[in-house]
Amino acid sequence: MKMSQMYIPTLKETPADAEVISHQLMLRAGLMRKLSSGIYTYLPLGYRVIRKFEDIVREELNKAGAQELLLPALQPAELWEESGRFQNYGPELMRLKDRHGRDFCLGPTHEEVITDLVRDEVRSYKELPLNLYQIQSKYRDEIRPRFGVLRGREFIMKDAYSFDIDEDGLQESYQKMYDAYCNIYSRCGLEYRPVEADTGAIGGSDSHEFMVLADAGEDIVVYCEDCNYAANLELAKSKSDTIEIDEELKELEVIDTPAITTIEELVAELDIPAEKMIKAVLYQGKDEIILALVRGDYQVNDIKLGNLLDIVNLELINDDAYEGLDTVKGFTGPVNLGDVRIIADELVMEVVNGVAGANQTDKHHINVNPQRDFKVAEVADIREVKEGEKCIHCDGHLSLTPGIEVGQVFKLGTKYSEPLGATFLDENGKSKPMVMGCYGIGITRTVAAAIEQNYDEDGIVWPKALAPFLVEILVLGKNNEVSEKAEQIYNQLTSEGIDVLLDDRKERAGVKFNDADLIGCPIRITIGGRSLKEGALEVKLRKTGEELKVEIDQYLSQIKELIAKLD
RNA sequence: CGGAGCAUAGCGCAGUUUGGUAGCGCACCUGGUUUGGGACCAGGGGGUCGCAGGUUCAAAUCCUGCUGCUCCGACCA
Repeated sequence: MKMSQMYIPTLKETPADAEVISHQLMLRAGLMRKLSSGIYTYLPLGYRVIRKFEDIVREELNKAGAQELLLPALQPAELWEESGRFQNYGPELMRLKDRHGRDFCLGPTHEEVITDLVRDEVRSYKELPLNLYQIQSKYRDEIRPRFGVLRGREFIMKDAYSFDIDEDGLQESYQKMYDAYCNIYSRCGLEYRPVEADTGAIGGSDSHEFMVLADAGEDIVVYCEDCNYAANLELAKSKSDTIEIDEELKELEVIDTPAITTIEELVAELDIPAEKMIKAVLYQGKDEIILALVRGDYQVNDIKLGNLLDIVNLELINDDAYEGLDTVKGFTGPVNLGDVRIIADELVMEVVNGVAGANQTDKHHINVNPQRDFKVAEVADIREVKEGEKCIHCDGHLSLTPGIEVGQVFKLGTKYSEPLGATFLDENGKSKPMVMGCYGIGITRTVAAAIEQNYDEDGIVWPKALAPFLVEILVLGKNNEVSEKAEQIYNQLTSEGIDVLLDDRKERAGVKFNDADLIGCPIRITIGGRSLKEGALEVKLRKTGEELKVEIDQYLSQIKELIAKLD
């Protein structure tokens, strides 16, 4: 493409309302523009990158045996009522009515639609397994869109759905997709990790998220430095050092702790380590109040707790709810709390002569001992993993690092096929629900994630696979000989099937250099009177900054060589 | 939804405290000079000051209501 004919509106200044790097650079490099909060227009250059990524996704999925189709984004509410999600999905579902007052929604995901299709069309085990996918815009009424395209309300997603005759088949389909995802992200040159993940509102049994490691990430990846264990912090497990405490059980006492409501303050005031504190947090259960206990040096992991209780959105109790309880906010503890269900973390059970709230204002208990002083309904792992703890598989150290979730794979089982009646006849003529999997990739989010991982102070540094153009040619000066030579090289490279951007604009050299750095094509070729006189081209690699002179008569082979070496 | 902030030219901002004809830089247009890392000179175009009310002789500026956007939190395939 010739830059003089392409719409690439770059910005010299950073737009004020862009916080993270990828958002800033996507605006500055002319990849996109905002229409409304969380809703973006993809400009020609940005859309090129999106299509590059989509094509990699298509190639790998087709290779894995999946087939592309396109489902409607606009969907009737009845379908969602059948699966129960018109109510359950919550306010994140974009809802609307047509002129007759019928309810519709804009698809945030397509389990219902695809299952509806397949239940009507597929009757026999002979037609299975089946794996269908689409790439389209998705809609979620995000509570807080932010970080540009990393959390948008309209965004491009690839979603795939597999249908198998049984669990073994699902396992095979799942593995194929898992492997395809690894290929996809590897090909993009991204530093990523597949991690064990929670299934959230989609439901199902097993799930993995694919995380691109980057500071802007909203998730925390827990990974082992020695083996390949990796999990989202939401459900990561650790092997904690147990603290053997060889102490006589002392008598329970109430002490004064005026206005001390945090563990840190207690530690400072009493000079007792946090490991001997019992943190007590009240949650609203289904028909009961839950008291969750963790050791003072830990946080409650409410996803783990929610999974234990089978509650998707577990919430703390309201302040009003304290009225009906035998306690006060800030001084809650497990001793004599009355009618609540106590769920304790494993480590709490090892506390000897601990400290806990006394359920009265400005009072704490000391010498609290589990089982002696309070009864626990259930003991489970409900604590949040901390940096440096031991891996449950190999005793290696666990590290925590922020990650951007760019893809997720789920084993759905029969969660949708059963309520929606997606059944088939097996070899014995028996009707069975199909066993499903679903697989998402955030297309636009991955593009942003790639930038989060590949930039410097001058702009984007595209990995080869996603670069809008592999080569950018800068034409300097208005010497005719120079422009003719540039055009000739541009034509030749293009005819070799290489994506080339020719900056033939009537701009000064500085403007072109700066725009080229900002846009971030991997290879820059500069053609100007100076080097042309020597019969050479100047070539610069965006990533390393390495500059080399290339003889004009053999530039083609050298450029090809450079391209082959890119990653 | 709770808390905070912002809204003035395409972008970045000043002006608002103390009411009196709307400005700066970049970008854009014209002419000229320049031309290898975001040029210079001269001239020029572009604004219902987010919207709606109110106060006032007079409102970007004061008051009320609304809307949009950003950030923190809750939330989130």
